[in-house]
Amino acid sequence: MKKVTDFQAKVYEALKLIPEGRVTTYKLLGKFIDCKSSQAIGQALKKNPFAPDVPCHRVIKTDLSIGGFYGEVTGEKITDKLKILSKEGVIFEDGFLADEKQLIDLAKR
DNA sequence: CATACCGTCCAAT
DNA sequence: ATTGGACGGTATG
Repeated sequence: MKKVTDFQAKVYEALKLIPEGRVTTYKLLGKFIDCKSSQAIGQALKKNPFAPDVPCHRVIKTDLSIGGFYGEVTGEKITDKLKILSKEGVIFEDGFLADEKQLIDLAKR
C-alpha cells in the first residue's frame, strides 16, 4: 500500500518535473517542496515507496556527488545509474557530476 | 505516543 | 580536509 504522505507526494512531483539530462540535489528538491530537510528526502528516496516510478537517480547530493542511492555509494546499481544518467546526457565522473550545469533548480526554473 | 534509525547538511576544528 | 553534531521525516515498538 502506498502510504505516501503529503511530503512524499511533493518529492514525487518534483522528481517528475526534472527533464531528461538534468539533475537536482536533495537540497534544491527540498527547497522546491518547501522541505527544510534534504535528509528526509534522501531517506524517502531510499525507501522509495513509488520506485521505480520515481527517478531517484536524478537526485544527487549538494556536493554534486551521487551520494548513494539505495544505501550504497559504490555498487553495481550505482554504476548502472551512472550509465543511465550518461545516456540521458548527464555525465558523472568518479561518482561526481562532471557538469554542474546539468543541475536544474526546480525552485528557480 | 515515544523511541530508534536513516541519510544528508551544516558547522567546527 | 576531516570529523562531529544537528535536522527532518519515517518506521516501528
